[in-house]
Amino acid sequence: MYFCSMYTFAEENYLKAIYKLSELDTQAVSTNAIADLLQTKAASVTDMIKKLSDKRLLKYEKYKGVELTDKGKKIAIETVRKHRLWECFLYDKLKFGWDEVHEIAEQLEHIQSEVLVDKLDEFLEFPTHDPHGDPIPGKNGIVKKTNFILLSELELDKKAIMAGVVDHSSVFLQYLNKLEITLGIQVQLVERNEYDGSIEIQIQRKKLHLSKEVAKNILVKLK
Amino acid sequence: MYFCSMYTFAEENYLKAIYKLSELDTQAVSTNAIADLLQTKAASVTDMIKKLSDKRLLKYEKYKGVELTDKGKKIAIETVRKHRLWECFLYDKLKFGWDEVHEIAEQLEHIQSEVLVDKLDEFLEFPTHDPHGDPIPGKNGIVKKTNFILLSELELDKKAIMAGVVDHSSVFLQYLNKLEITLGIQVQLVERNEYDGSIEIQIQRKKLHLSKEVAKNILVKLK
DNA sequence: AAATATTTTTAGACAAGCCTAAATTATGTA
DNA sequence: TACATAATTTAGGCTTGTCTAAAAATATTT
Repeated sequence: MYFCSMYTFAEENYLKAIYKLSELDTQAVSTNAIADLLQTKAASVTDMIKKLSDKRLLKYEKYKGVELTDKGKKIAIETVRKHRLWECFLYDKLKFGWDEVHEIAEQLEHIQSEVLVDKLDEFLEFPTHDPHGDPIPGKNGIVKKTNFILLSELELDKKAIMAGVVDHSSVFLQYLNKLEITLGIQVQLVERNEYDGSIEIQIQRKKLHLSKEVAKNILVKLK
Repeated sequence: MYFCSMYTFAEENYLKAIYKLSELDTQAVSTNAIADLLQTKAASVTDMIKKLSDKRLLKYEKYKGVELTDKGKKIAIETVRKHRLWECFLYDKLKFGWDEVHEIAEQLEHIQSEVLVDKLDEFLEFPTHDPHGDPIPGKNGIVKKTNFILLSELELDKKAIMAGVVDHSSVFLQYLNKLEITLGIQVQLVERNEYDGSIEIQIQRKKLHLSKEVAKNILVKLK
């Protein structure tokens, strides 16, 4: 290949997975955790880890898990940036549902062209969040921390704005579709049931009852 | 893989190449021709040909070249359709130059999602030609023949519209950029030099002298 | 028609990325 | 502390897609 910095789809997917896991936990990322996330086997992970270690994209000590190097983290964040920008494109421009964009963006994120990413960013008018409320890393690699809180932890009578989801699965997103819960709408906590943690919320002109399970997977931004 | 019909990048590229070559010539496509076009070795082509033949995507007789089956042709045309739609997107929406779109579209054409292609087509308002004037195959697989003629064969004093190129190389497209020759502009043949076949044309307010070499690579549509 | 040149195929090898099964190391518990 | 369990790595194998070198078939030339 004639590209100056070319990484394979598999390499980028591993780096992205390791980055995601390392954000959840300060400890080194374990082989099994990566295998679970990528739906592959631990032995395959060990193979790939060695290759990425040889390329100085992560630090690896046998039996001790891995940590991304700056170089590895940079590639991971670039991949996340591309993924989320493509999700915006699919959602805003092509009118895909928010439950449909992930799979296609999973392919598009591997397209190699720095200019393409920049032009896409400009075309979309520099979006800051993807259709699920996740922040889009900047060109400089900086990822803004969002200070969203769980809907399940919203105080009584407080108003907030629907801002994101924890669970990104199609099933969950489609359930929210059915309830007409979309990003940007106002929610107010009307009642909390202390027994099962379920809540009553007011959105638009409707009152909705949500289980604690659902409320724990919805992120809101205080007004 | 869970997709119903999944072909690898390599398979799609081979089918596309064979389709392209079979359009140039009614004969069966030779191994070497494929190797040349794909910048690979004849031995590699033989290997892949066998696989595609096993999958009933082409008919193959040893030492006799190959011919696409209907199934193989369908996939090739779908790939061309995707390639050209993405080129339109890059050119019309992201404002890439017509000399820059091919390489990126070469990657984008392999994204798997039928609904993506349809939505892209709609978003682009059903374009009929890509930024180089090549026709975009329909969803039904029908490729409209363009009745363009070579600028080198335009009759004296006749007016025509710049409609496409034969040579798709960046070097050639950039040369046309410099001359401000773009698709859609009117051209009139002012003079033909019988000695070297070079021509004098009138475009917008300018007169331009073009070598036969250049004129033979420009396609025009009679008014 | 025979000799030569070209094209195509075969044989064997390699890297990437995955797998299973077995061995090894780490961890948790009696 | 020793044993059992869990996590990780190694060993060896598979597929895809590529390559080189050599053999075989076809085409061309004399």
